[in-house]
Amino acid sequence: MSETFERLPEDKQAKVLDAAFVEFCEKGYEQASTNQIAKEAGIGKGTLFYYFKSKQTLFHYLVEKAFDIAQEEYLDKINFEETDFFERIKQTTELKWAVYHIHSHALKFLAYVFMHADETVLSVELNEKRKIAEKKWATVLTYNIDFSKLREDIPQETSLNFIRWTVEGYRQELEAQMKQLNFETMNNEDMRPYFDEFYGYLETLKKIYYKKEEEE
Amino acid sequence: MSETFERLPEDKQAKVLDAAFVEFCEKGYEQASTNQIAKEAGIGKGTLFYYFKSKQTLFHYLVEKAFDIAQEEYLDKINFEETDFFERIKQTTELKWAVYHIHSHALKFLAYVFMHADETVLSVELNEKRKIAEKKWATVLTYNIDFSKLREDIPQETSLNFIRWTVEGYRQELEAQMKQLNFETMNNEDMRPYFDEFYGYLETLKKIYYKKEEEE
DNA sequence: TAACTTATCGACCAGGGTGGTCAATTTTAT
DNA sequence: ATAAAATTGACCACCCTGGTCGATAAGTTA
Repeated sequence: MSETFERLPEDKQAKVLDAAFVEFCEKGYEQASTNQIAKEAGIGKGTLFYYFKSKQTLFHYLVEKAFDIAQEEYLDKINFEETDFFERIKQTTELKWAVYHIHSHALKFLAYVFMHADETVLSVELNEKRKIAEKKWATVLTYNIDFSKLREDIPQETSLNFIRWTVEGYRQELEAQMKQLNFETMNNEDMRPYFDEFYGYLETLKKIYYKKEEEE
Repeated sequence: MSETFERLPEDKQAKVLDAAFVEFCEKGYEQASTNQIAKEAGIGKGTLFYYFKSKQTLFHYLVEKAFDIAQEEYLDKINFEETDFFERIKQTTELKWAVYHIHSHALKFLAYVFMHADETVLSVELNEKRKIAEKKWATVLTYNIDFSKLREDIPQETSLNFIRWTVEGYRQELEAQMKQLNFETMNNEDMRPYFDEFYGYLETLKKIYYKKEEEE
């Protein structure tokens, strides 16, 4: 399926995929326009339907592609040997930023699929894939983590939630700020202050939620 | 403007407004369909345009209405005499839940307007109103608050952010859960366990971020 | 070069939805 | 009974939809 499309040079593939990712994210499956996708991708409408025989086929291909990216560029790269909770957070967050910087459209699309999983009609196999991925994502911050370092006067699960919510809240606020500036064109040096702020926050969280040293 | 509409019995007004709130939220201004709004509101399309002379007029009316609801049902009811940070959080959260339960569509619409403020074309006066509201909302958790009770080994602003992010994270997770169940029809008794969980979390946060008593 | 395959295009299709109008009708008030 | 106000949906001209297809263009092979 889509052999012709996959024989294309990668940059041209990416242009089409990105155009489609964006369009489906913004408008949803039904309202998304294949005309708009073709135009944005810089190809004729006939060509789009030559690559993918229908709107649905294209959509399914996108889902598959987005899953693959998340798997290969994110999940597979996590070092699950690291047992320290905050180290894991640091790693996964850095990883997420890196992937986001290159594949932001794909990741936003993936988020859309997960959020609208009930309304988007997926094939049975894709739905299976989705469920498996969902489970895997849930373990990212828990698998092989040493929770014994957490303070004991607060239920472990509560600490975990609080930390997760704090980090996620910071991420969201950062994202909102980034939306103003043009995030895509920022290089690593521009990101430095934000990284540093994040590391500072992590240290503070450690101070809050880990046992005090003198108690160990 | 819209005198005819405002002479309608309130429940009929509400039906029209809710239909419009939902449609604009889901599809955005351009894609929203006046046909769909009329159908969902149970009125003829001609009637809709008899009430509001155009799609834009309707949209502006909605924005105004949503602002008014937020102002009267939420902002005006906050007790700014209360200086304890966590009491303020508790109050505003309870208030938010109460308003949300009655005016969920209006509030979601308001959130939409704030989020897409750059793309939605508002009149100059409405934009002014938006900016003022934005400022007022920002002070909800800071105005006349006694911050001296916060622990001193963490920068005040950091503590504030962490608490805000934690509460907001909990709220979001709750909202996602509620989406599964039918939130609209839940009575106060059904909400009890969630309220209790929330109060428990607040106590924990107090333990974390306030000075230890023996230090006072 | 000629023959053949593969890739690309956009005009075109039938169908449906768009915001908005309006003459006809019903409801309400006098 | 009469006038005024409220309500309706068929209708308008227009735009866009997913998808097709014959006409080219580009690439490959001999």
